[in-house]
Amino acid sequence: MSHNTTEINRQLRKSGFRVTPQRQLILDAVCQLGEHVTPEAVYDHVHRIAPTLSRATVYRVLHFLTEQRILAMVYMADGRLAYEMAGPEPHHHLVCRSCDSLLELPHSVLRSFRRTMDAQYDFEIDVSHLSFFGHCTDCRDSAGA
Amino acid sequence: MSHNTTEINRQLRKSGFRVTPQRQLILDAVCQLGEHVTPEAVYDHVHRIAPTLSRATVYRVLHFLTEQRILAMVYMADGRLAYEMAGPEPHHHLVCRSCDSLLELPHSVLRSFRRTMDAQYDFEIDVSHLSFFGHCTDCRDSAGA
DNA sequence: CATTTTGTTGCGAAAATTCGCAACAAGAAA
DNA sequence: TTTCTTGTTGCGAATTTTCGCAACAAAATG
Repeated sequence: MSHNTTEINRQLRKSGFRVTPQRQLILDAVCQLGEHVTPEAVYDHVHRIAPTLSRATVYRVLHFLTEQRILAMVYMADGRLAYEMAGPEPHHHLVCRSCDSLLELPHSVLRSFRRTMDAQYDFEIDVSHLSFFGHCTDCRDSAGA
Repeated sequence: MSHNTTEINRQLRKSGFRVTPQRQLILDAVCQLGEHVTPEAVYDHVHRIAPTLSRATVYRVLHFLTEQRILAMVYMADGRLAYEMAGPEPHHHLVCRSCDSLLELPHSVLRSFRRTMDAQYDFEIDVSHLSFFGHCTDCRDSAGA
């Protein structure tokens, strides 16, 4: 797996949380399954390995790991939630409502916007992942709706 | 009610959709109930007036009116969806993950960011409503997590 | 006016997500 | 080690949201 397990474990322990087998399994699953992993996909994956692991736990752990900034929530075009690893250098998405295409947005593009929010509102935007919805080059002309 | 019913009705009819009593009731409900209206709140409200109106219809109509840009989807701090009228001048939210507080963000703040996306990526961001998550003044110091 | 077409709803079932609580297990303290 | 405290899980029930399909209703057509 590609995530730094020991580092993450230390981070969790330092905050007083526990590194349970369930949490490790779920984290590994998200890591393996790729970029936009649904709760159901996680459940299917881990349930094969640990049949007693419940759906409730999957939902709880995904939510928990997101709070800890280890995972990031991703809004998909159909409005559903997915998760992915929150890497050290975040990236963002431009999601086209018409063709569902994804454009990657480097984090640098958001720097100035974030600084503005910080300065004007004293609000620190969590930028592990952002999704912007709209219409891409190909669709913006034809999009009558 | 504060929304321009005739204008909206005309817009719907022009697109080949129908203005049904259910749709009017649900729209009125969102309008009356304020800024962050949950599907359940809408259902409670309209169900008193029209007891046969089903939950499925509430969900379908909310989704439909959002597609028509008459309503806007709002992501709340707990991750749940709410709806509100999509006024001509959109506004946005800074949502604090710690205390769940909401800061209103005038649309003007996003103008330059939007222009950049347009120029650099030829992508037209849909700005009927955006939510940014992070930590507010009061919480950003104490937030150890 | 009768007919056809198509958008919309209601219903009940299915699926997805959350909740409450007792049982469990890992650290801390004694 | 034993006890105590507290974070975490599993289970099943409750809640929320979606789905499929037949029935309905409103425009359009003949």
